[in-house]
Amino acid sequence: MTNTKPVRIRIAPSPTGDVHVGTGRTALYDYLFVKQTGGTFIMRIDDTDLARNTAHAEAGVYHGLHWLGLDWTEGPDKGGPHAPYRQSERLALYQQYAEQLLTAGHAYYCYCTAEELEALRALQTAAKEDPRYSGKCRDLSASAREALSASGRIPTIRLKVKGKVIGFDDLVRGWIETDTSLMGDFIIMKSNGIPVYNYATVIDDNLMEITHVTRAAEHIVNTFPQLLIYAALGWPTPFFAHFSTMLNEDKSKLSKRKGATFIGQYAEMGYLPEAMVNFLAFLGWSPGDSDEEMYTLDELVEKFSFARCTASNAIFDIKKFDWLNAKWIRKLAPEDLAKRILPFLRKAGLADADVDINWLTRMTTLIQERMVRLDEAPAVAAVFFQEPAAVPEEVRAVLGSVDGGAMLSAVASVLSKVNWTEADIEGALRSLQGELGLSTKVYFMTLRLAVTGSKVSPPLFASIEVIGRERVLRRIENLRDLLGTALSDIL
RNA sequence: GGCGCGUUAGUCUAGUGGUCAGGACGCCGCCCUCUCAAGGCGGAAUCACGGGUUCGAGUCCCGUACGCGCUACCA
Repeated sequence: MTNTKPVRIRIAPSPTGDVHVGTGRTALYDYLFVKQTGGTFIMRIDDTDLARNTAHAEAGVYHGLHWLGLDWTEGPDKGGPHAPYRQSERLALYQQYAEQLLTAGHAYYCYCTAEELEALRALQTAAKEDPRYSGKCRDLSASAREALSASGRIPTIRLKVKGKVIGFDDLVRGWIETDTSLMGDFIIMKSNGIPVYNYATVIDDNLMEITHVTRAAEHIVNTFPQLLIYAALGWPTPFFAHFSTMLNEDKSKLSKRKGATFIGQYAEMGYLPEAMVNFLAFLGWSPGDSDEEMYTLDELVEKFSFARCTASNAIFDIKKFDWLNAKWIRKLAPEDLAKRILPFLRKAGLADADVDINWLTRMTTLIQERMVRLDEAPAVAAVFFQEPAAVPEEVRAVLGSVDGGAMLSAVASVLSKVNWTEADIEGALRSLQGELGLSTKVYFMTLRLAVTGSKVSPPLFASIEVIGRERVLRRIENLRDLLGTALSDIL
C-alpha cells in the first residue's frame, strides 16, 4: 500500500462549542503531519447527531483550535473544492451512494422497527448468543416491501455483510484484523434519512480525498465496517492511524467531573497555548532521539511521526502539565508575559487597561518564576497594586525583644534619601543592617512584613523599587505607627 | 458474554535479543539564598503474572490477569 498522492487529513469535530482535549491532540497530530508533508488540513463539521449539536457552536470549536495555533485550509468557514463541509449539508450525497449500493445489491431496505430490533437483541442476549441482526429483511420481495411500506413502516438501509477475515495496516499499531462473520448486516442510513457515522465518514473521506484517516483508538473497531463500505463502493482505502486514548487519573475516560476536558477551560485557567501544544504532543508521542522536553509547534512539525506514537493509553497528568506550563512562562519575554497576565489582573480588579506597560513589565520579571499558571498572577502580584493588611502581631513575633519602631524609623530615613534603583536600595539597606547590628532574619523579615504584609513575597529590594518610594515609606510608617499604638495599648 | 486494542516506577516515556533498564513530572534530602520560587546536586521507586523460543528476553511466541474501547436507527 503506497500512497504518493498529496497528504489530505481532516479533523471532524462535533459543534459542541469547545474543543475536547482529545480532539485537540488529534488535531495537533494532524496538523503536524500535514505541515511536515506539505499537505492539506481540512475541517469537517460532524453535525449529524442532532442531539449533540449545541446551537451551531462551530465558532467555539474554531476558537479553541486557533488558540492552539492550528489552522486549516478547507472547511465550512473557508470553503474549498469539496464543499459543503458540514455533514448536515451533505445528506443528498449519502442518499445518492446508498442508492448506488442498493441497486448494486450490496445493501437493502430493512423494515424492522427499533422496538423489534431491541426485542431480538434481548432474546439473543438471554439465549447467550451474540446480539446481531438476523438478516430478516435481506431478501424481501418487491411486493413484501411495498406491503411493509404501506403499513407505515419507514425503512433503514443496511449493508450486506459477508463473513470473512479483513484487516488493515494501522500506522501506529501495525496489522489489525477481525472476522466479519461476527458482525451482521449493519445500518448505514437511518429511517430519518440521516446517515450513520461509519457510513457518512467513508463517503466524506473518499469524496474529500482524505489520504490519512486519523482518530482516537476507540474508533479502531469502527474501521472494520468502514472497510466493508469502501469495498462495496469499490473505493480504495486510505491509511489509518489510531492514537492512544487519554484518561483521567483514575483511568476513566476524560470527563468534566474529574477535571477540565476542554481546551477553553485550560485557557481560562492560565495555561499557555505553547505549553498545551507541547504537553498534548508528548501525551502519546515522543521524539525518541532526545531528552529535550520543550518543543515549539514548529519544532514538533519537524519531528513528528506516526511511527513514534504510543499505542497504550495515557493519563492526563495535570502535575506535569503544571510543570511544563511554568517552564513556558519562564521562557517568555517579560513584556510578552506582562501582556498575557494583564487580562487576569484586570479581571481581578488590580490593574486598569491603561496601566503603564513598562512598569508592568518590570513588575512581571519579579513574579515570572513564581507562577505556574497565569491565573495565579493576581495573588502573586497583589502586593504591587494593593496596600497590604496590617500585621503587627506577626511582626512582633519576628522582632522578639528588638525595637521595631527604631528599626523602621531608621529604614524610612535611609529610603527617603537613597537613589531609587534596586542596586542602591539593596546597598543602603544592607549597610543599615550592619549599623543596626540586627540579624538577617529579623531585619529582612520585619522589612518584608512592613513592605509586603507577608512573610512570602517576591525579592525584597526589587519589590521596594517597583512599589515606589512614596508607597513604601507610607507602608513602613504605617507599620511603625501600628507597632507604637499597639505597644502603648499594652503598656 | 463476544470482538478489538493495550500493559516499562504513582504519572508521561526511551528501549525493537546482550544497557548497572535511560530521561522527565511528582516525592524525599542537601546546596544556593533577604522569604518564596527558580536553579544545582543527590536519593527512593519500574519491565503485570506464568509458560515457552534462545547461549541470552522488557524486547519474539502462547496463555492468564488487569485496563480501555466497541458490541445502537450515538459519534
